[in-house]
Amino acid sequence: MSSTSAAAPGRPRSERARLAILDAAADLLAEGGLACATIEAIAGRAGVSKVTIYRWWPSRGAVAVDAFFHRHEATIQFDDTGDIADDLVGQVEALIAAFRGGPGRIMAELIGAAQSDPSMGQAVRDRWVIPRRTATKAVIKRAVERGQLRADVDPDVVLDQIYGAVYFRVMIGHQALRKGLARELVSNLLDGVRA
Amino acid sequence: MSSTSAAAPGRPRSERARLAILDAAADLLAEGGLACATIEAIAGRAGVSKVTIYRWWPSRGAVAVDAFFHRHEATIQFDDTGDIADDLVGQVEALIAAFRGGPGRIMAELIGAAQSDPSMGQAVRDRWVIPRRTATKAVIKRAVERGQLRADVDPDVVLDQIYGAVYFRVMIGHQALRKGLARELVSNLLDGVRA
Amino acid sequence: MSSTSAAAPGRPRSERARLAILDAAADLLAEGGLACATIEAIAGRAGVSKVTIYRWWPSRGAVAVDAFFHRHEATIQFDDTGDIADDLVGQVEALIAAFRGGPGRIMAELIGAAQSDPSMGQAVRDRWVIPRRTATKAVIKRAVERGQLRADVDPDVVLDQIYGAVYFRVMIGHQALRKGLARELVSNLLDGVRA
Amino acid sequence: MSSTSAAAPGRPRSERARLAILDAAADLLAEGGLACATIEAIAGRAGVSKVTIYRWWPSRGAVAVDAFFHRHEATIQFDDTGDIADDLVGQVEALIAAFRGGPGRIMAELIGAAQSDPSMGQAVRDRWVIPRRTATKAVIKRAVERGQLRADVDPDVVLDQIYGAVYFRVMIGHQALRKGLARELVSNLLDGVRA
DNA sequence: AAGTAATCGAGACGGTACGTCCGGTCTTCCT
DNA sequence: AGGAAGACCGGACGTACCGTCTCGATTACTT
Repeated sequence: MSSTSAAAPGRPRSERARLAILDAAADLLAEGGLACATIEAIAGRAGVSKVTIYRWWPSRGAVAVDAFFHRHEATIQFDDTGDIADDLVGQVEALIAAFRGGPGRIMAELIGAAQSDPSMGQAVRDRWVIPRRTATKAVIKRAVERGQLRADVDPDVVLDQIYGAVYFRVMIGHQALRKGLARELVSNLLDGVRA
Repeated sequence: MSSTSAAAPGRPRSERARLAILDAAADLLAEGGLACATIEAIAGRAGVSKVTIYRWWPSRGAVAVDAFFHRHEATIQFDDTGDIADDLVGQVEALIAAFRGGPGRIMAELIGAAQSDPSMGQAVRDRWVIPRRTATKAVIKRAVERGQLRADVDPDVVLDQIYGAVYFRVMIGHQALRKGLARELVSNLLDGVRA
Repeated sequence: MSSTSAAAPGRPRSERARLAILDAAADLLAEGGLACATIEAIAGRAGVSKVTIYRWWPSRGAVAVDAFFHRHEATIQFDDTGDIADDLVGQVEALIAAFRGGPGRIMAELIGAAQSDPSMGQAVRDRWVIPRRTATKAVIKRAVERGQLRADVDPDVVLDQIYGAVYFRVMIGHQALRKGLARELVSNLLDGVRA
Repeated sequence: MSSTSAAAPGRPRSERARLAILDAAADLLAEGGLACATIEAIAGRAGVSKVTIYRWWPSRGAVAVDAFFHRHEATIQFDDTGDIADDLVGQVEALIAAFRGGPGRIMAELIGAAQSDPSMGQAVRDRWVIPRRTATKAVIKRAVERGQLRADVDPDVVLDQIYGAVYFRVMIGHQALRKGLARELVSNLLDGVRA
């Protein structure tokens, strides 16, 4: 007697259309960035009417975010080897590797567009940032329990000082994501930069 | 025979129009964000024709960046007291204070839009990020010379791990710019978070 | 074993739905004219699905015509007093009275829409124009038999020269349906306008 | 110092676009009737943007009327031979001839659509009906002056009883515009149908 | 003083995309 | 088999801005 067992009246949502929309949007995103992923282009390529898109997504940004994560979602993984530094470095290097390719550019455009579209911000947070931070934060907390990190440090701030720096470089473009950056970020923060 | 002494033929550029455009754009930006600062709205409010805007700026984003910085530029100041930690904290606190108000939201929108408009990225770097970084980097280098910071540390990375964290919070919105954040950012990095 | 006695298999047509549709359509017609009587609005107000409407009517215009006549059909009446002139004047006055109110506007819209929708034209002819003409034509023929009208005159043309003039004024709007018009139309045609 | 000598500021209206729009609309009207003359189709065929149409016409109906009359306007002519009957018959026959072809169908659609679009009604009256009636009314008045018609007859009613009958047949479609109709209409009204 | 050249205002223009409406068709389950 | 619900595709709507264009008018420097 769960609420899901009660079949909704009327024609059910077309899974075919849903996937066609996400695929079309992801393709357009990959080909020409967010600017090419217009509602009309998505609808045209997916063989779907615009109304069908508007029925299920509030804005084109929301479709784009959904499409992007639908295609790139299976990649949270974290090896907790017990060495907090190595673990963090590995994680950051994976992020940097992803950001060097096309998806990095798209990700930056999505976060960029989210500045003017709250529904995109919500989607980015819920579907990308928060899941990753939650996983990493758990590792940090275990390191605290093991006595590797100070207990009075706010794990959120730690994450921001490592990952924020990467996103900052991507979005401002003042410095490249050069080789060795991941290790520098981690060791600077763990050991401090004071002489 | 300097290039500036040779008066160009024809009617000279109207300074009145230039200022009216920048003022109108800054007002619109403050009122409704980047979305409201359309070329047509700027032209209409400034009492200027669209062509006059296009003659001097490449895109509406470029006008917006110019207008924003024209209004908020007089604020780089850096007291080099000799205590690197206090100096950095003061600087970061000033940035956070600015980001808490309306200008923070606009700044985020400008950086956001820059993800799809290279000319805006250029403008943001040249007129905002780089001047501030240059000033701060000089302070860091003096601290290195004074032996307060390690010489093998990349100052750019140091800056990213402090300032990048602030921008990250503003643009993702996953955490607030809470009280005490500035000092935590600086002390974490200077002293390290290892137990 | 006539065709009507053989009950059709399956669920019989819902009379409730039929009346709800006609009522809803007539209401919408009265409230906002033909433009408001969309299939969706009719279905919504009648608490009926669109398919149910499409199953029984070919187009929204056909529903509208049907609904209009369903509400206004009980009004053919003709007193054959023996004086052809008075009888015609009475009839025309009744038509003009009807056309002065809301139904006149709707009637005009229906005939108007019929210009682009043959099924509406058919409905207007079959359910409105022809029944009335048939009744009036019979009166004319009796007048011919009584020797009041010339036998070589085409009754259809006579009707068009009286009723057509009224419809013309309604649809073009160049002249009002003023008082006294009915008698003028009849006497002009009966007695001629030649000096 | 006439008002027209003062050149308006800004780019002047493009005569090329105006004619392209009218031509495209008239072509579409001739090919597929009013239903085909959508704003998008007109704009597409004319090589013009939709906005340019909306800037100068209030509705697609208004464009259609304008286009129709732009193409068929040069045809008011009236021979006043002194014999009012023959003159009227000739005139009505010309109208019937026109209504038998494609333009008749289009005209009917335009009048039909005007029932739901006041701006079209206005245009039909101003550009088609009233000019023709004015010309014909003058002939009738001269016939009154010559003593051929009764002076107490309303010329507007006379016109309606002849022309209205023709429009009525076209719009209702209950009877054809058969041969000889013009003369019957005129002689019926001039001489009366009473025995 | 006339000529040249660039600017400015106004606003029309072609174009792209928007978000919405409605028409007809379909799919599902219920009666 | 009919019916209610409602998702679906298609086509057109009217609007917003974009970036370009044509005007006439203005404002300097150059002959």
